[in-house]
Amino acid sequence: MKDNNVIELSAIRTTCQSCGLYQLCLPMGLDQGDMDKLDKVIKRQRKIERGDHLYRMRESFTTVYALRSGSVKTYSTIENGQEQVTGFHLPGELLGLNAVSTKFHTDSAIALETSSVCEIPFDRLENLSHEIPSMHHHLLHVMSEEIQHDHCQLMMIAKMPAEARLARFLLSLSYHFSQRGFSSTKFNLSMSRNDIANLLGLAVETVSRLFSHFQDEGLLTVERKSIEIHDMDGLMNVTTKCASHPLPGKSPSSDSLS
Amino acid sequence: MKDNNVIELSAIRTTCQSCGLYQLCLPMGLDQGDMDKLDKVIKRQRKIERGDHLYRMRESFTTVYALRSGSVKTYSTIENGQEQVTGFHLPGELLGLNAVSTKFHTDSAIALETSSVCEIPFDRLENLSHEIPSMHHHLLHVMSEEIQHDHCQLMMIAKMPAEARLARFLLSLSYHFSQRGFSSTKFNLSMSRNDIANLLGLAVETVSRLFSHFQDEGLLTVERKSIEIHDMDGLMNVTTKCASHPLPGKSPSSDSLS
DNA sequence: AATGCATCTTGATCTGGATCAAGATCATCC
DNA sequence: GGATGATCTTGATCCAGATCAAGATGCATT
Repeated sequence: MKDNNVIELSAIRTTCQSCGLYQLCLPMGLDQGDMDKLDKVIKRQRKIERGDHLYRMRESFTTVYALRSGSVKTYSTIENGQEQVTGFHLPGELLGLNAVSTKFHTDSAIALETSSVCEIPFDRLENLSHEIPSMHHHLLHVMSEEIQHDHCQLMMIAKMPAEARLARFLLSLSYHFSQRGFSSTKFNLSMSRNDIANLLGLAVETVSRLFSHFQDEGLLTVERKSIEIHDMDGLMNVTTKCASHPLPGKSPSSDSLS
Repeated sequence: MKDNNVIELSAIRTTCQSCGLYQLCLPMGLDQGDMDKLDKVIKRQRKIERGDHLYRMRESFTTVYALRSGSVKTYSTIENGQEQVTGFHLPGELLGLNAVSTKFHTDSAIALETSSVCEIPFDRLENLSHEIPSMHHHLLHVMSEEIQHDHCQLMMIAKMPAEARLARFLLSLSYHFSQRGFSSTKFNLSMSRNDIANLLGLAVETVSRLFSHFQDEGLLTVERKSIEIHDMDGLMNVTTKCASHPLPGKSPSSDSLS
């Protein structure tokens, strides 16, 4: 990291190619010429503050958003006002595509912290992907990933006990941070306990208790939003001790696992 | 059209256009010329028996399947051998697309009864969709629907009590049958209680008890695989009694059963 | 028709995690 | 700084639904 101000200013009119995320993001795998075409369509760097919505459920779908920095929560609200959190999103992710079939959004996206996004009008993106086969493929790719992710989530909620869900959630976060060049062991949670509980199909109290419990076990240190993982393998063990061996007293944490 | 045999034989080499499902299936919204192109790519009417797999988890992804008749269960198996049912599928649905990102299947698809499918090599389908913009759009459409469906499923398992889940499942089945020209009140379940329980994140015993309970309440009659719904509104009340969610109401948007 | 096996039902118990309750900690605003 | 309200933690209870157990029913196979 060099000097923040200089980088941010120049980035505004910069190309996808110069964006640190381009390997994770929409232009993944595009050649120079195609990337230029994409660059012409993208509206770069809209800044959004914590609590701002990228889009809301039922709004008409016109734009997809590439998250550039910060983090975003997607959720849908049910008739009775309850909300279901469907995911947390980190830089490089594409948001909004799941509205293709309905033409209006079926979920809402809200910034969890100050963030920035690139906006891509969907009709132009579609036109572009008629010219650029790999772009077309990439859109399918992104959606396919989301489906697979949702299936994991489903399995998790349907079959895994609370502690395994939270452990898995933390490991997933850790992985995604490391993928983006951040520490995999020390990071901040931008979402509330409530949001985590909601995503995992648990009560807030349960999440809170589990954090304390993990800390007592020496797996991690948690203080408010800040997490430091001390025993990655131990956490992994927690995720796999679903319905496997029925061992009443839990084994003395740090040991085994390859 | 004179005699049944003749019709069936001719159907084998018939076009998408003559297929009763074409409005639900891949060629949805294509014009004559484009449909002809599609027809050239499709391998029609492969017959599969109950218990046959369309594809298995980890197999390489080459083909998408359009279900023509019968019904199919998709599921993935977890490390410890447990299985998670991700959906039941009826004629007109497209299967396998979620493997685009990995290039190998992350779930398995197995016939619940004698069924038939049309096979479409994915690379040819992709090429075709470079020529046919609306085909490209349709693929995105189908995947977007699946994501929306999965989000509903998530919400259901995370937030709704057991009886609401089963009621919603039955109503969804009913809706999808009626959409395909079958009775919405009297139908057969091609899947086992176990599969239903698995999809809904419940124990078999719970599903069994709920069926009995619904019957005692006069909402429906159930005998083994056969269901007759007597009080559709009553069933809907069950789904809204606790946590509520919009049912597959008007547009033929959300496909795939919940 | 008898055998064996899988699926389904029903009842009796047990428990993971929800809910209720009460503080503690933090953030914001005056 | 002090007040107010949100968020988070911890403890005590409760219950929906899992698990355990035992039949009942159906269905292949011989």
